[in-house]
Amino acid sequence: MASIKIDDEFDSAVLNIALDTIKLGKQALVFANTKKSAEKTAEEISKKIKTDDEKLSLLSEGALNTLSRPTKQCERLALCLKKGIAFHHAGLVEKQRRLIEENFRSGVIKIICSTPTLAYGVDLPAYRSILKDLRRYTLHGLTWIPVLDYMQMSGRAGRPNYDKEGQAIAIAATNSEKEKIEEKYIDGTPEEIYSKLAVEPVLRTYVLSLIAANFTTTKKQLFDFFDKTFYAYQFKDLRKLHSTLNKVIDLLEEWELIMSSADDFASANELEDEKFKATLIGKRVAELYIDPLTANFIITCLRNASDKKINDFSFLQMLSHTLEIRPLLRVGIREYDRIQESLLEFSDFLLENEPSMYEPEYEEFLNSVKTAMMFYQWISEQDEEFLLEEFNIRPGELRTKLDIADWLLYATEEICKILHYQSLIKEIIKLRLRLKYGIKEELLPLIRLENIGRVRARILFRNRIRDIKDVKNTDLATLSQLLGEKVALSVKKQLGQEQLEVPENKRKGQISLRDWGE
DNA sequence: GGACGGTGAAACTTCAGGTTGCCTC
DNA sequence: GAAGTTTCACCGTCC
Repeated sequence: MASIKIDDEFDSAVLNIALDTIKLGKQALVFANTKKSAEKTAEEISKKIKTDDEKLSLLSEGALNTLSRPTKQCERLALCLKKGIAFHHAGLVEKQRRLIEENFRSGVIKIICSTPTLAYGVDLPAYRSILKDLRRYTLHGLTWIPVLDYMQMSGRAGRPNYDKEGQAIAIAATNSEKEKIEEKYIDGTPEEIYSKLAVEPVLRTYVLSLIAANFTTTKKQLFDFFDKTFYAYQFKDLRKLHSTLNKVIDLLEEWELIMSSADDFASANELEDEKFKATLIGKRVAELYIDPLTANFIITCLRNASDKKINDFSFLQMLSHTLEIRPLLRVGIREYDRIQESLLEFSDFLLENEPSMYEPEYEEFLNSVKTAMMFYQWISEQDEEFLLEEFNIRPGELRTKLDIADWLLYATEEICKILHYQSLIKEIIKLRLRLKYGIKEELLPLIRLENIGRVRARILFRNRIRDIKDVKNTDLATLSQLLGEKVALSVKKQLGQEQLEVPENKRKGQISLRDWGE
């Protein structure tokens, strides 16, 4: 291992190495422990850089104005980008991430400070890979990360077509840490790869799909199939595997997602020959690829919905309590009372039975309530900055959650169809749209128009243009003042009212969307 | 004497990421 | 474990 000499101008090693990399005219990825740490490191580096580049200013502007109103996160990113530095993690919106990745590839951005996102998903090699901290917080406290993770991150060093070499640098705070790192990571061997198949949620899903696809119809076939999997090969404890499978089958039967076929009743004495087939709903659940446990939970909630008062919160809390939506927003100690208080307001509308305060699952339940409240604020037209402050959820994380929520609601819609809950379907479709756009119900007619989202729809509504008919009756000039000429024209065109341009004298005094806030 | 404001130390909190489905005029 | 945030005691100033 060749040793390299780097100026230690500042007392932060990461900072020194990053600046040295830039001096060499190369690029580096810095891997941090947490999102906060990634952001802070990027900020620190950017503060030491003096540059004033046209390209970077443009890039910075682009990142700043990705959302309808910039959040603190956007502002922070924009400041870093001005200096050719970026941070990158799941809290960023897709568009910002793409912007950063592309500009790093083209060499405009010199340093990206990221959480492990970049080590896995995207292919972004750099001359140097700087690993700021090889420990990570887990349930067991601060622990050393797996060797495989270390390899993923350090493996980003060296760009095959550009550099002859690459450098992966792990930072050690003390001498004993240095020894530990050498022993565990540099000289060590990666962990065995363990099959995740045996985790019950995965097993549930697989067993149901195998049966639904008629791939395996008897217990014997199922056992045979799983006996040949990597999991079975690894653990060799087939009895335990079979007992877990039996448990899963029993549950699926109890949930009425599968049933043993009656026509084969005679031979069913032979337990292992018992034949199974998926029920109608079981088939659909398998196609939708949701966890059977979630499917059962949704079905139970829908049954309760028929003799209960329901509102938007009912469904939001339902989907906030599924495995798929996790991780949930956590209720902090300080918020505990506040969340409980607002729960009182909604508890009549819950579709599931509220657990008692003294049961262990109460905490998770309360988390689901907080998550549901976050969704509720979103469809009450609170923006990303509000949600960031109030719920500590970043724009990127919000988008991911909204996506999953939409998928779950789609699945709920499909389950409703099979169970003939026609009246609920309408509500669910409305809720899906409201989640997608982040709007109150009153804006639903307007967002059907292309180029009209939550912001523009609200502007129209505030100006007494409340549905398609109103839009049709509004002249192009007025519409242009509210939406801008291009959007107004496009809207009119969608309504079959084509007009070529706005009269010249009305063009002045156009109200920009940004100035229209309250 | 009391209200207020600034300060710093101590106590407390929080902490990565991501795959699935379907489509819509 | 470490960084960021909140809480709280303490002190000085002003009215």
